[in-house]
Amino acid sequence: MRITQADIAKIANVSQPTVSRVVSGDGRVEEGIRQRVLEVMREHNYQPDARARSLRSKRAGLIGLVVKRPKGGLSDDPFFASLISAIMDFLVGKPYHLCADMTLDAQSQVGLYDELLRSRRVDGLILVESEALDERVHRLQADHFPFVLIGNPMGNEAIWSVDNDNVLAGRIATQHLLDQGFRRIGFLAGPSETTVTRDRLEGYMQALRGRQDRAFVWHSDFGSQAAREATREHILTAPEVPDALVVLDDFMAMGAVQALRDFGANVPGDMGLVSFNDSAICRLIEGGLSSVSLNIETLVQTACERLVDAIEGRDPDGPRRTLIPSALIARGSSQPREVARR
Amino acid sequence: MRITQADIAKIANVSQPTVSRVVSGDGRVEEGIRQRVLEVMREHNYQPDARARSLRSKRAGLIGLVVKRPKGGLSDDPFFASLISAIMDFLVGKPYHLCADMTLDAQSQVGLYDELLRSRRVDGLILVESEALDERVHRLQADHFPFVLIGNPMGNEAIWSVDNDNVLAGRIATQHLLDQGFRRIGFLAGPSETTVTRDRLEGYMQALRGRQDRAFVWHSDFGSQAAREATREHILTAPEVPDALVVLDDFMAMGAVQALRDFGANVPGDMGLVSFNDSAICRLIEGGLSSVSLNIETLVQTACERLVDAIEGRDPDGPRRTLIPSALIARGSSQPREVARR
DNA sequence: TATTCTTGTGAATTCGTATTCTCGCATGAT
DNA sequence: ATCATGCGAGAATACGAATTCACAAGAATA
Repeated sequence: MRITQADIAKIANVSQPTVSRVVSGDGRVEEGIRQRVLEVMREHNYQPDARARSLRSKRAGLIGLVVKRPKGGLSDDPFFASLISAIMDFLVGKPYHLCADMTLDAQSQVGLYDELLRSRRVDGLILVESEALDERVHRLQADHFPFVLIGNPMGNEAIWSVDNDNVLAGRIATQHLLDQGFRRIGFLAGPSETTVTRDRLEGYMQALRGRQDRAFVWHSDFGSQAAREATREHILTAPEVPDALVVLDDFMAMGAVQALRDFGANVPGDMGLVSFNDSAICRLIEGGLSSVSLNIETLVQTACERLVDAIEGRDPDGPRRTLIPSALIARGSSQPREVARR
Repeated sequence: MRITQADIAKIANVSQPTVSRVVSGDGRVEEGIRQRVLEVMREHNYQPDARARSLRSKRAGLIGLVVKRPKGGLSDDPFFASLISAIMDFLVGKPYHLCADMTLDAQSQVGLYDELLRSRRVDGLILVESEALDERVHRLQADHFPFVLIGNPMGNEAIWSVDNDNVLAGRIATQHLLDQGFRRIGFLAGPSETTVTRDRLEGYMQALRGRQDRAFVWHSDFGSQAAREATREHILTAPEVPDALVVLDDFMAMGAVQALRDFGANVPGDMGLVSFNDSAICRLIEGGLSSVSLNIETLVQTACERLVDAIEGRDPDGPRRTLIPSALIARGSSQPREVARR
């Protein structure tokens, strides 16, 4: 049998609501009684029932996270791993836990939406969206559910969102290569539906403006294998081969490195490289891979704070869209050609 | 205002319990009435309240996962990422969600235990333990809480547990190197408190028996940097330098590769390598890194099935400890020396 | 026709806690 | 002396759905 507040109340000779006041800490309770109740609670190892508590108080103490499964699973997506790790980190010690779900398709997304939010299973939602926004978001807005988007709201000003400043990141990467003396900088991008690709590409374009007369852009699927093939078959055989590449992420960059190696080319002697994420693999090639570090901890922290504010009814002023700045970590792959050839 | 079963009942001219029967699907309801109720529910977009439901029915629909934070966060631990990804994958479509928490120390571990289990927030727990078991496990057993251990139960036969067969994995890796003609095989291990290290080391020892007269074992911290240093400072300067290494994981192996490269040595010409996990980075070095693939999907699936069985009161026969076999993925780093030198 | 059995339904209760309402008493102001 | 005020604590109720129980009406049996 489970020990309830009523049991504690009986033993301590007080009423159940008094026990409730002692537990929750609000409402006035005389110190003597409070102590007695606490003592009884300790003796009997009482633990409040989270279900009853949340039924009555309307707070679930859960924050939902829904991720769409990319092809091939999430296992080796370091962005996802950092994300979830940072969320858990943020929630340590706070009165919320993380409820994480994966979906396979848009259909089940909507199902989950009902299952998690409309059923009041969670108090709010962190939405991670890497492509265009869909119906869900509008339903979330219409129903006034607390949520924060991690990603690009695509001009929807009403949404609270946090994102890496991918335009800035793209500009920084490109600018860096220009500063290092590269003169024909290309961009190896991911699928063009993804907002990361679009935003970083825009940054690349901005940086090139007035510095390089034309852009060289190739698209490839994610992953080092796809990038390796794209580099081999399209970039290295192009009529004008670039002398440096901005690559969409570290894994793709490693693919490019492999393709270059296959071709007998050196990095950065024959091809400068900068990518994004600054993941652990950047240190795995000779001289290191230059990469724009994304500061996911700050991203997540900001998102979580916004969400908790929204859940608890605080609507802070300020812009609804927060962009987290990035910083370049320069390594060997973007050294000036002269230095590299020395 | 929220739509409740009572509201639906009033509109459909039935009683609230009848609505409940329609929703949960058990109990007999006349087909005509059932249809009418379903219609009204659809019209008013009714969604059951998970809190009330779980208060009454005693099922939270949540499975807890508690991970201890290793130093430096989890962000770049691919094992953890695969794990959580596989759990989410398993739970898709099942009436459970994942509630994931991270803890920093043993103190908060116990707090979480109360917070999650004794408060009935979750129905069961997946425990991931990479070192020795602690007090929590005994409390879980004493309170008869459904849980499954992912890791080594250290001889505690009463615990349901699932683990990679690390002894086998260690043996496979070592055996493979022996078969490839290496004759002085060393082992670059992680911290000796970790059970992965202990188990794989045992497999290594088993494989050597009768094939190689002595063992060469070095310990290092996790991560490629630590492994790189350990390789440079201890292995390459040892009185008897091995001709091949079994390395505890892919990242450490990459560190070893770097150290060898710094030293001017070739893989596998001067040093054969096999590691564990078969993560994406294995393809990033020239020729590829041979690695023992761990089959985390099966591991997680087995663990989840066991847990759900326990939660739902089924206690299957059979051994309580399940070991998931591994398979070697041979790549360039373990090619026979003659082949490599050709 | 009287008597069991079905089968489906609604009234009432339960789950464990939070919250609102009320009431008695003591205090201080008028 | 009287009345507004405030404080602490118990009684009652709300939260939303599941479950128990009793009891109808109708079918099946004698």
